Amino acid sequence: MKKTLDTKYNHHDVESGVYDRWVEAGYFTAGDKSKPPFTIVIPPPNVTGKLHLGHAWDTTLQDIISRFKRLQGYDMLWLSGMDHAGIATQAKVDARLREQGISRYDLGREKFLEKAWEWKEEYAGFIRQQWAKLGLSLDYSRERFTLDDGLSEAVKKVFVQLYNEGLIYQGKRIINWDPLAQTALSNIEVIHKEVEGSFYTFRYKVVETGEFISVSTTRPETMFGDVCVVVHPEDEKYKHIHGMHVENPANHEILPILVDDYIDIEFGTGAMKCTPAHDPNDYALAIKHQLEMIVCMNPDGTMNERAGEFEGMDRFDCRKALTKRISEEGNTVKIETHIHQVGHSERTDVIVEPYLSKQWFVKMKPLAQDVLDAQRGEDPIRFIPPRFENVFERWMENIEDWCISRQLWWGHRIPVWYHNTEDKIHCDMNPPQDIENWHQDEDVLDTWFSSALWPFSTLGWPQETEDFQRYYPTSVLVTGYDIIFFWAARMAFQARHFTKSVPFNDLVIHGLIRDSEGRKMSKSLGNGVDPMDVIDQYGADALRFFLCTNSAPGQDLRYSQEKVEASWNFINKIWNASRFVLMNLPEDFQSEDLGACDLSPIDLWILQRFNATLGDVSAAMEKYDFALAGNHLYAFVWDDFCSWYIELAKSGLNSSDPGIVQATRTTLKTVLIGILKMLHPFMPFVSEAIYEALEEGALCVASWPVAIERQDATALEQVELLISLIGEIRTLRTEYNLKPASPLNIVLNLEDGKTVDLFQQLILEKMVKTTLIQEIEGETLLRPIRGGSFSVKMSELVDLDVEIKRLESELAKLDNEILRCEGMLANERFVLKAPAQKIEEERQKLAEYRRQHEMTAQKLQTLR
RNA sequence: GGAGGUUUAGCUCAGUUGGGAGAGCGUCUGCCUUACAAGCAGAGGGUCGGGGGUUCGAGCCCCUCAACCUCCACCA
Repeated sequence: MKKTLDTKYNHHDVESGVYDRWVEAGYFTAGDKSKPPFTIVIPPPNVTGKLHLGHAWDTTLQDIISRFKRLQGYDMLWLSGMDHAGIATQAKVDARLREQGISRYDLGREKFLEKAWEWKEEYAGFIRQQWAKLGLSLDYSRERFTLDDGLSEAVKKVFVQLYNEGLIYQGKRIINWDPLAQTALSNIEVIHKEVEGSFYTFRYKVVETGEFISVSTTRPETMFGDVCVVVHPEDEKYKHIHGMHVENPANHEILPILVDDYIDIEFGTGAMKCTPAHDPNDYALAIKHQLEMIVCMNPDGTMNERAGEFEGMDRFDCRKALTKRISEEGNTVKIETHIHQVGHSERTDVIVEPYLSKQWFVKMKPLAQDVLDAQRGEDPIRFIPPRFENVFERWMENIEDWCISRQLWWGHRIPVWYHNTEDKIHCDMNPPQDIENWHQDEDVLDTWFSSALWPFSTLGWPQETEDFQRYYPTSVLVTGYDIIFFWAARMAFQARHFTKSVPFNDLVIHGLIRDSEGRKMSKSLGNGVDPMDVIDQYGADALRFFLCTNSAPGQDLRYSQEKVEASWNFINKIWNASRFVLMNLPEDFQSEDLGACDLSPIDLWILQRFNATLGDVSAAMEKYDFALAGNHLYAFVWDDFCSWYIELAKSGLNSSDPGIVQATRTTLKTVLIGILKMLHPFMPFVSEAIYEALEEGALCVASWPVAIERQDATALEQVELLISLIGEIRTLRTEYNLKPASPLNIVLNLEDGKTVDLFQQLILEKMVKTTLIQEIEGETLLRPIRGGSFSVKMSELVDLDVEIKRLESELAKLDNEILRCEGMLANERFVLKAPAQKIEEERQKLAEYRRQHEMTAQKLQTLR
């Protein structure tokens, strides 16, 4: 324990070393069974790279909850872990290999996975370093990875059971294909972006009549997969050619003309080309009419042999070349620009190709229905803020089957084996006995399939472990609104199905972090801010406080360096106030019990303010409203504690009465410790450092403060009066341009029962160089204050005009207020309907305004 | 085509159940007052996007219009 703090707040010094001590002491390791459990599982970051500001925000919120709960006396488990992030990580490893001139196919599956694990270890290390820098109170003893053995067991168990229940099936369907990563994607991994493309209209010759009809498309290259042209049965334009044939201008094949009322007569030409293997709607039509399904592209997005002369060409090059050729043949009617939504791969950003392919799917409707039933019934997840519950429910209502197979190597291998010679499938946790006759499915599972099990798989499920029994369901999950569907919703249904429970009781949802111009931070814009840079410049405490106090729940947050600086300044303020307190505590200082101390009204006042703040902060923390909690703390620390109490307490510290000195010291120390405890969740490093200088033991495992009950209404009124008096004297000094050092004599006129005692007169002397006198001769100036007024000799001031002007404006203000009050009270319906308390309030205000008005008017009279 | 969010001081944003508009930064004035000049003291600054309604009373509730943003959705 050192008893002093460095003269300057230096976040580098304050933040170095502390974290390791916390971890080594085991403060973050859960397991104290004498306490009630409280559980958070971290949204596992991808091992693809370093953490960004969004992670910093998300994890800081969780750390605030964790540290708050720990102080409150919970057995806090904040479970640490990371996600293997299938596509993203594989792409990174691929890229690294490519730099070395190696393709993953050169290496083969086994060797490639070794490289991927190396990558994982490397990046997991970076991530842990960043967590440490941020000060996150994670339980590393329970850290998990989505691909570790235990979690792989859970994944297999879930797959096999869902398969046996008929909730997982294999099917040939149109899925979203990423031609760069060469894998299937689920619907939500496709980002629809508005793209300016072309709307091509070509003419098709009707074989039987020789006439031409026009057909439009946005993707001419898919014409090699066309199997027919479809028109609406009631469309007069085409009634005469029903059942006839047209010639496909792309490959001159003869296609039948079909009728179906799916067609919109008004859209385009009313005649639609049908490409079942490359369009979900066309696919549905093909099922209905039992049409052939022709794939005309390779998995890498080049054209296959169906495209004839264009074979091997990239799909978009083919589009151009084919259009050119059709035009040359005179079959282009028109090409219009067309703005439409085009699907892009979330990970690789290439345009996704709807592609007919055999994949594994989860049958979602029954699973989603169970979640909806629980949500609307006995066992709902509590959404914070609540509006996100609607988003969640609507998604569950409109859910479609989930494509879970991925043509990757990095991930959970699908636990399915196919017999080499017979048409048999083996789906089980374990491979078949006669393994030599079987081969395993090549594909892996969507990363989110394992993430969906995270809250329970990390605690040991499917084993009934002690941790699972004790810490599940988890208490709260914190995540951004952008992954409600990807993750939160999927945890909800897997938890419902496999644990018959919510995965978490509360779901706290925050927004996205944006740059200072309000744009999303992205690699392509290069506007990302590295949290480690911010920490280097301002410290983790300042970054954390900034992140948590600058937006309302669920709203986006704009990064602002100025505001991080403001947070730094606040911490600097706390640092200096603490230095002041420490300077005034003797080496061997022992706090007394505040209940036994002979406290001054000033001490009682700050304790009352402290109690109020403690109540406000605690309530806000319970509601996960950290911005509100932070703002209460900011105002209390800066205004009440620093600006008022410390200044007022200086007289107490210099008092010749040892009792007063002791009481003041005790109050200072007690309130400061209370402040540090409340601040600790927000700024763990600096609060711990200051606490260390004040007390034995570690703050991070101390206890949340309790209110100090010493009610004394009279004392509070007295201090409020003093504060009002000092404020008014300061204003007066500014208005009359009186030097701060020049002494002032005033006469106090107080209401009955109000006093300013001798001690407080000393404070007046010290703080505003003002002496109370009994009487003033000659012209005086009068100022109303709380509970009375004071007068100053006019000749001590200078400008009469200034005062007259001021009084006039004061009078005008009071006139307004009086009118407002009178208006309200004269309104019969107000008096009839408003609550009695409100009416009484207004009556009292009116009386006070009238009193001040009379006083001011009189004064003005004498001055004129 | 649906759904949600935003619109409050020069800037960035708070405003809990309706009951006299707030913070940070910036601006202006005066201060090196022995914790802090990254500070202290004081001041100025807002027809709460427009319009209508409910109410004794609306930044807050209802309707409507406008602008911006986001999510969802298979229109060739």
